[in-house]
Amino acid sequence: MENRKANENNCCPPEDNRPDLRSIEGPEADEELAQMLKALAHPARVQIVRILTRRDSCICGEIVDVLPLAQSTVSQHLKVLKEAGIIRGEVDGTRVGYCLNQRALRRFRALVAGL
Amino acid sequence: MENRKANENNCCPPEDNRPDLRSIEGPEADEELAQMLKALAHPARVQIVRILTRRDSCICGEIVDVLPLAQSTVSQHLKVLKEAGIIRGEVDGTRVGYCLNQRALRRFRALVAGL
DNA sequence: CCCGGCTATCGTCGATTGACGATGGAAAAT
DNA sequence: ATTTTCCATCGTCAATCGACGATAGCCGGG
Repeated sequence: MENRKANENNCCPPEDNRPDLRSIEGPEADEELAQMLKALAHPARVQIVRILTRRDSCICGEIVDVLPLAQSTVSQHLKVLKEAGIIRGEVDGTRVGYCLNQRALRRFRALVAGL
Repeated sequence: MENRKANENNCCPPEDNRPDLRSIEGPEADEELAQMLKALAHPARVQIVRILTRRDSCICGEIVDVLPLAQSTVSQHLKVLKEAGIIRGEVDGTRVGYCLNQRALRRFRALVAGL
């Protein structure tokens, strides 16, 4: 039995859970969608999201250990995901814990579902 | 009233509607997902999919007219989408009609939903 | 048969991506 | 205080992308 709840992240500040009122289509939505697609369009970044899904949160070093890539490369991929709003990072001393931004992921799924 | 049905394409041969038995996760799914994400990760290609969604099918020239891009560029984008299996093209004389591959799109949505 | 419209492909060029090692900086450990 | 650990950033290089014009191929109409 796990002591985590489905709607909580265990490493980052609580999320904004207000509903997303933005439209699912139109020029802005197209741009937004393309941007998120681009951020995810790399096997390593898909894997990172998968890892965070399983672990619920994860420090950077663990991801580096799992992926067959140099530390700097992983850091670069994390940056791409973070800038797209898909993940969030929380500094904890010398470590950095990353977790999914569930709100952004919901938005992404909604945009894809609208295709 | 339209004479088209939601589950039919009006330009391409009938689709294979058998359920997709492939897994939604794992290394192969990651690669497959990253490939589809990459194919869609461009504003012009998102727009093309949107156009095909609205029109149900569309000849190449119409897409060229709508997008602010050269004909050769649009053709290139169509090729990317086609190679990823997201759209299908049917030659009709001197024209080529494109339509969505709903089966592939369903697969894509399922993969994204599994993130 | 040649011509004109429609589409795909080729070649090119600048911009972006993705990989790496090296370096830097901040906090923890000694 | 020094060293160690962890992570981000920088610089570089090859590879890929995305845009375009030019060109080739194909089919239908005249």
